[in-house]
Amino acid sequence: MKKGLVWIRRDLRLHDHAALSAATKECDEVSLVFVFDKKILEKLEPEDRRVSFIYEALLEIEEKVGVHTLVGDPIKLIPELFKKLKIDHLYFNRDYEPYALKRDNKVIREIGNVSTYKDSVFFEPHEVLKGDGSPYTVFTPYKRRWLEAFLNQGKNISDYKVNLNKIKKGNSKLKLELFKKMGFQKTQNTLVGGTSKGKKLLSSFGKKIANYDKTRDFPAMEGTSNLSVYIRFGCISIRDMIRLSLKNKSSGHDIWLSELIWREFYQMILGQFPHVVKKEFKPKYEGIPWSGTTKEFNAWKEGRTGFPIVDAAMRCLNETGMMPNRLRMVVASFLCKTLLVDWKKGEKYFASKLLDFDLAANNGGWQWSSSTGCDAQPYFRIFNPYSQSQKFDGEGEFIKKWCPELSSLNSKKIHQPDLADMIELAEAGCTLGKDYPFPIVSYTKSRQKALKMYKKALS
DNA sequence: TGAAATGTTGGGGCG
DNA sequence: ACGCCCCAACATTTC
Repeated sequence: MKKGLVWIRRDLRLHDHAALSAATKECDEVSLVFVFDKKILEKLEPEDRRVSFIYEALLEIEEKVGVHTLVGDPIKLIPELFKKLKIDHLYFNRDYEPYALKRDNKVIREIGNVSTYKDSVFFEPHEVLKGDGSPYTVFTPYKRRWLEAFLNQGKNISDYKVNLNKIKKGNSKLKLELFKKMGFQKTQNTLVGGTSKGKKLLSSFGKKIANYDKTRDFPAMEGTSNLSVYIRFGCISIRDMIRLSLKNKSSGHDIWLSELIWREFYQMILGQFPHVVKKEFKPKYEGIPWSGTTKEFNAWKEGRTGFPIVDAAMRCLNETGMMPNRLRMVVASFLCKTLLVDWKKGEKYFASKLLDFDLAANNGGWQWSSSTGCDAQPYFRIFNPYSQSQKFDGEGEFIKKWCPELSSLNSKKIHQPDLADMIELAEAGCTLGKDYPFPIVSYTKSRQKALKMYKKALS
């Protein structure tokens, strides 16, 4: 009798799962294990929402099968469990983050009988390369090649079927005590973990995906899918997502697929250029003398910069753990190029707050915003928070939702309350400096400063 | 997946 | 009718 162990990590689901599929095919009996990694937990706040999201996803798995849920160092715990359960073979899906690669290699060396699988991406970092075998550093040609490779294999998307009958049942040991053991608190999130919620969102997004290209940039339209956190933790598979993009033909479907390719692009960049984790992708951008102050950084974090669209977006992030992509670009550009704060600080803050935080995507996005990345926008491309606000939240609906103190201002002045005269402000019941802050910097002056700073650093 | 500055064009008002 | 000016709208370049 062959016994298999499947180590679940960022693939918290029981369907279309490469490692699980292989294990249930090859083995007579399969056990599941998930490890809350102490090294990762140590860096989190005790009320981190993602721990709750994972817990909820595990609960749902436990309704169907057993899963050994452990807390500690996986490099020790996985081999221990392997021995204890007298397992013959370990299965898991590959992860391309530097920390994960190191960890996984140690486990592989320790155990020996291990098979790993491609599961979290459609093409792995080494699979989409330039003609000469080197990696792409610009998105557009990468995407062209990605699509070409995709179409060459006939849009054929495998579905890794899992035989649930082979998986050992559990006795629902997973309890809230787990949080105590870890020193964490259960949180109530707007997005609840698990495959069933993920699939629900996937199908409701299916109804509006045709308009995705026209609505996604307008936060009040809620045109985005909110699926990022479900794909991040693998409650749904990347193949689930790609299948949706192929279900019909429209520019919405195309742009959606394109966003999935962005995801793989940054996974590839991280895999091929792991230095991006610590440093600027482009070395010549390393010495920028960021002059933003802690005070300004804190105002950004807390959503009290006096720039309504920025503050609304940051309050949304703090409250929900999510932020629409357009606004991620706006607040990132604002931090680097208006407040002149090091992008790495913003990256770190996003990492601590975003439910869907993914090292590759987050790092790629911040490097892009700060112009230090691959596929760099030139440094002089600076977002104007006022025009972005007018363009994408014209009526100020999103601002009103998160900055209610501004909700009585008209749709002209809500983007820049300091332009309103005393009478307008009095009528709106909003005193600047009291109910809502004055802008902490002047956009125009900051822009000039940023241009000078970048220019000097590059010369 | 920008924005501002600068340049060009063309229509309308007006002497 | 014509030239001139103004300026909006659009195009190009510059940061």
